[in-house]
Amino acid sequence: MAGSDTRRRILDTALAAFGRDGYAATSLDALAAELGVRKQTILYWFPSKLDLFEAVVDDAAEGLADAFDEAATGGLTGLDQVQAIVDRVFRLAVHRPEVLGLVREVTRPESPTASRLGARIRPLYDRAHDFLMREMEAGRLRRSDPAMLLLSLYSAVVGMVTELEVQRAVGFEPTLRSTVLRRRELMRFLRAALAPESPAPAAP
Amino acid sequence: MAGSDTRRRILDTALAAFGRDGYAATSLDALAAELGVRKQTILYWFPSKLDLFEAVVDDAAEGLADAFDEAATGGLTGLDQVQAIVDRVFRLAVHRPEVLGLVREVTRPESPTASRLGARIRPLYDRAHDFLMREMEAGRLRRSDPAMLLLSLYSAVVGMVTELEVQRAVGFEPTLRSTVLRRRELMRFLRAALAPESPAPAAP
DNA sequence: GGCAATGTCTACCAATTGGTAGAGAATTTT
DNA sequence: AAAATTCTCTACCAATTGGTAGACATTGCC
Repeated sequence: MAGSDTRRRILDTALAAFGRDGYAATSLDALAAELGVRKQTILYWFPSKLDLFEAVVDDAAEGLADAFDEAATGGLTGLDQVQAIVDRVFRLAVHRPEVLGLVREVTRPESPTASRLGARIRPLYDRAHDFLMREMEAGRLRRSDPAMLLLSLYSAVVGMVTELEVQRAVGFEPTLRSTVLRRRELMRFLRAALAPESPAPAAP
Repeated sequence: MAGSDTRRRILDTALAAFGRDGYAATSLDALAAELGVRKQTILYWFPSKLDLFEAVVDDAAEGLADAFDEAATGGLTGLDQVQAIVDRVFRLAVHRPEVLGLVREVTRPESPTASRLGARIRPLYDRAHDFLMREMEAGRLRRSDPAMLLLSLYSAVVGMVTELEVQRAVGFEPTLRSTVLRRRELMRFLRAALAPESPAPAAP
């Protein structure tokens, strides 16, 4: 039973490492050292480094899907629903930046697993797409290309959270306060871009 | 004289490789093979792999600065100037996606050169920041946090161009036409978010 | 207690890595 | 033409990489 705990710990630590340093820069030896275990223990649970990586990707996709589901079960509509989801993803990203680092890693053109995460995320994407379509039809969101809009949302959130180092390099140190402010600014930005031209119909 | 041509070729090929595959996944041997040359030739021009990487980063930053300069010398104001710059960066990114890949690589938290690109980009950032401030004061752009706005612009463009694989995985194959459409959508998105509440004063 | 399964380890290994030493052309300088 | 400089090469090397083989311990089952 201690075994499956080891497996869990390997997945978590590997997610952090792959997300932080990337696949190539993460060695099994280093990973094992961080876990306080031998490399062969990792290879016992996952037959190869690539297998481990794929398991990590699957695991992360699952976590992402859960976050979405959690935010999407409030029965919200229009901007409020968008805000709830962005908020949720933002929170996840702040708490576990490695997840987004992993997304970045896996979306590299040469990545052998680019399609893997894609396939795992696909259902979420479809749901989001349908939702946006519906809300635009209903006049609760400004009309535009939903696919494009999703990409914008994605890159806005990913960019904001993972580019902390850019911000540092450019001169402002991210603090809790600045993070909160940034999220608020993001929301204003989104609302400005998404609000329908005519005032949204008030909820009954 | 043929030598400095070699140096140039190494820089270009290395930029492509680092941007595509990342620093760790790019071996000097592979790079040399791609160049039709021996690894030791690379090490003759650049004393170590890290030195090469830093030279590549400097080179890329220079190219980026040139692109900005080119777009900023038209004497435009407000949304038009923003659009010109975004347009220019977008074009650069489509033609040489490796540059943005490199940016992504260098903004990794663990990157030993995160501050390097930052320092190189800093002047550009300051100029852009000042410009936005000025335009907001003048009422030609919607008032918001310029730093935040720059991050949004950055991540919107970077995200859109470098996440081609995400798009593929999600099911639409990027074509020239779709790229054009995407840029147009990006512009609409930006205009919606940046246009001042009251109509901008018409040019005299 | 014996036994099989599970889990972690030690001991290796072949391949690849970034890097050194220095030979041998080619080109420029004198 | 001789000498010096510039450039690319062959020949190695120590360290690290992902991975294999199998010993050793621990646990649950009969």
